[in-house]
Amino acid sequence: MKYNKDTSEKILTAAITVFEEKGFSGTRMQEIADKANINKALLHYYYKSKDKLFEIILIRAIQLLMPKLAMVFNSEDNFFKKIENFVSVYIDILSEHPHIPAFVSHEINTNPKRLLKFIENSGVNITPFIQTIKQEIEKKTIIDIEPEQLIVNTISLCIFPFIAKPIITNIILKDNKKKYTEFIESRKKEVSRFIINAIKN
Amino acid sequence: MKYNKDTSEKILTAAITVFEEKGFSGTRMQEIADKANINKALLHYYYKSKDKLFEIILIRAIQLLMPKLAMVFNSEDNFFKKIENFVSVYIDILSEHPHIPAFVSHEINTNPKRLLKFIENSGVNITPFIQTIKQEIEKKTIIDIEPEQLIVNTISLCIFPFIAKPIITNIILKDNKKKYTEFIESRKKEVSRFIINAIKN
DNA sequence: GTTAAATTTAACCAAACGGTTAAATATGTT
DNA sequence: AACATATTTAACCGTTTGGTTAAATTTAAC
Repeated sequence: MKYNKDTSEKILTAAITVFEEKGFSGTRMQEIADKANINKALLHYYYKSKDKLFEIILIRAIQLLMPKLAMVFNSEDNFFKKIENFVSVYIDILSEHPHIPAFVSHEINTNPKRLLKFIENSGVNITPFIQTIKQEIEKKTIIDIEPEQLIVNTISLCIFPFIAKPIITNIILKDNKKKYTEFIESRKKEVSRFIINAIKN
Repeated sequence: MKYNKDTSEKILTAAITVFEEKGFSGTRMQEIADKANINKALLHYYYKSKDKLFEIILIRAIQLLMPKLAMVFNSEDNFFKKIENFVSVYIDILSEHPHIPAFVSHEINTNPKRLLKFIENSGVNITPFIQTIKQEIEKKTIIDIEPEQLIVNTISLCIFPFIAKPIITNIILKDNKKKYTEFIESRKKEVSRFIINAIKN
């Protein structure tokens, strides 16, 4: 029993596309097979079940995200530089993999326990983030803010604009010449500026 | 052909709960009927189809949100007060109707055109917001920021924490004694403070 | 008690779906 | 050409699902 790596990846790519649009339950395996230009039997040869396929994509998404984010925050940079890098990395990863927010938000509603398990299995540990923020508060670099609120704010500012792409494109940028991709690209600087302005002492 | 208002609302409430958890395609009509303690035939007597039911819920969600938000921004308050009220109203509505983010994010992925149509039909018009922000920039009340970025930031900070509830509860607040509801309640002041600090001149 | 109307029952239907199977075919390697 | 392997075909399966229907039952109002 052998596998062709190209075929394996082609199926994954197709699955990402269809799952992103239709959600898990709304996606048929035949659709994925069509998208990947294979037959359904081969799909089942390569991936045991629909559930398994979805899970593999989800785990990959999480493992794309978490280590890089931790790495940024463990660097020797000063705090504001860390925020800039965190935001930049986060937006870059999401720009390159815009399916991640859709998968995560679907999973949050339908299968929160599974999602939390995968996130925990990814090794994410926010305690160092919290400690760092507390230190900066003590040093008076930043204002007194609950660390968890700052973390939630930062993540919200990075991720939600990807979720809201159609709304941003068609409503918020309706009379603006700027395209969505430019808008997101400029957020790398804009979001970190916003956050730093909000918290600096 | 008559309807009982109580039964009608009972079905809607049940549908909101099941759709929120399972998503549109993952929800069976029999599940909604079970949740509402009725039989499936009555469900179809009251609501023509699964699609129709979902649509009614979605339209209601949007019509809950949009007029109140516009009203806040049309008030005679000063700009920072408007932001405070906007954030407060937004978070209150979402706290009272926590299903809205799940419905909206599902619809963004699976049916963006329909969602945009409903949002537009709600009468939302962000041009006054944009004009107001531009005026405040000219008056030097706030820093030079692209109005659309400020709008996206504000909405992100208000809505994403509702989407991310399980992550906030189980990961971010894991070692924090504060409960999710307290955390969200304190965001009313925290988010507006954050925004105002970020943009004030 | 009578009537009207809301609700339930019980059965049905066609279509769809994830998954399976064995044989046939195509592809790649030697 | 022979062989191994990846892929396809074509059919199948049991289950589930949204939606339907007519008759029976229950409930509410008078």
